[in-house]
Amino acid sequence: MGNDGVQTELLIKEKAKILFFQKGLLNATTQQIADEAGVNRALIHYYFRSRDLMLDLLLEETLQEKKARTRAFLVSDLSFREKIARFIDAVVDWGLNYPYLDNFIISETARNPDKIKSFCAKDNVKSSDLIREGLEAEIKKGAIAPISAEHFMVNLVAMCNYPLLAKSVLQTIHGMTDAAYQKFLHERKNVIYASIFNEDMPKIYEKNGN
Amino acid sequence: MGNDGVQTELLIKEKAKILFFQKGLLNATTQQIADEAGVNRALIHYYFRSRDLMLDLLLEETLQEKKARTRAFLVSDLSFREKIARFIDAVVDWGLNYPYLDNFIISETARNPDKIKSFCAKDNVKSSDLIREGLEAEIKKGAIAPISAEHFMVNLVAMCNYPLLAKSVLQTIHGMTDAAYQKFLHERKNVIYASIFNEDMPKIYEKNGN
DNA sequence: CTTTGCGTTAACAAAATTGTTAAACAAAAA
DNA sequence: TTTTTGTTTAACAATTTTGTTAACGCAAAG
Repeated sequence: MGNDGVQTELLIKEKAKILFFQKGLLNATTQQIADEAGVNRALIHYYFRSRDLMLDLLLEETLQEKKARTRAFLVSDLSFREKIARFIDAVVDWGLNYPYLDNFIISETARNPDKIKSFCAKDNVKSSDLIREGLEAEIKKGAIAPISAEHFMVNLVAMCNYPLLAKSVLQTIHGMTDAAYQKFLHERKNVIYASIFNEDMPKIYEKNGN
Repeated sequence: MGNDGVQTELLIKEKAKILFFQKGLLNATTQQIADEAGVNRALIHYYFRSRDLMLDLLLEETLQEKKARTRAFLVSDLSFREKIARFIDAVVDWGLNYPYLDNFIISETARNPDKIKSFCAKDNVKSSDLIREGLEAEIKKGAIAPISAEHFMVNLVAMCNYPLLAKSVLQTIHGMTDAAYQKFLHERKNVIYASIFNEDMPKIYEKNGN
């Protein structure tokens, strides 16, 4: 047989993810993807049938991986504060690789609201349910001001994700170099943790700090 | 003369803004815009020359309006807490109308990084500079834990904007109806204020609460 | 060596989208 | 009424993009 098909398929997916989720090119054409991967455009149809099907697959895979890397900490048997610390760490680190993933999902969802529903249908456990117990304990202790689990999670995810999403905008507004923005994002891990618990994040989790 | 050209131009802009910033259809075609406005597609070229030029104009106008409605409070001579309260109120209210504006800017910026620079070049005063003094006073009082003005602003904007951006996703995850999500967003005004100052937002600003 | 089958490619076809233009139209001005 | 001017429309042209197909290549199996 000719070449190894599996490798080519992986290559195309890899490069497509870079275009969509890393570079934020929401409307990357099949030609652009093929160029990025250095293969003939027809191969995209050979392996994925159509551009849309490839997008579905990429989203499916990538969301699965993100969930495994981030949400996993919330279902662990770590202490509440450790859960949150590791979650922040993981979400920011993940976002440094694929800053535009959320942006992509949001746009796709606007275009086709039903698509996101099928993705969400798979995990019917809301992340807010995973931290409710621990959160309420902290509230009872007086360590955190009263807040619902839903609002708490939205605050948390918002503070982690927004600066990743809006990277290019914030970077321009604040006149930061790429390096400065990277540093800013790593600082944020501690800032977010501190804004919740009013104390510094355990040093262990600042592994990528600059 | 035929019809009133100014009115038609306004109509097209209005409907285009709805498609782009309200419905989140980032790639709305000139045909879709024309349909939405109930006019012939050629009129879009008659009034705006090209799709791209229309986009630039829409962004320019809309960002200008948003700035006037939100950032204005930060430059006022209100007290720090009042500034923040009104800012939160204005940003969330604005976002209820145009939830996808940020999403749109982010995508456009990824496609053409220089475009956003020209927009930002106009107001060279960073919003973080506008609140630094007041923030530092609160920190000195011990009312807010130490945090840089940049991180404080990013946290604030993130908590306000992210749930608007991610509306369709969060709504699906949490299984909320449109009405429930609206209520959730209005609740957030107080939640955000409380998470910063550890006290309820003055009732005055919860004008649209449910 | 020949055959078989997957992987790859170039060329083609079809659809969607943008931009242009000349003609039609409607109302005010002459 | 006729002219003029700005607006609107349908038809056309050009470009972009997706999807298909038939031929080619190459390595393993027979």
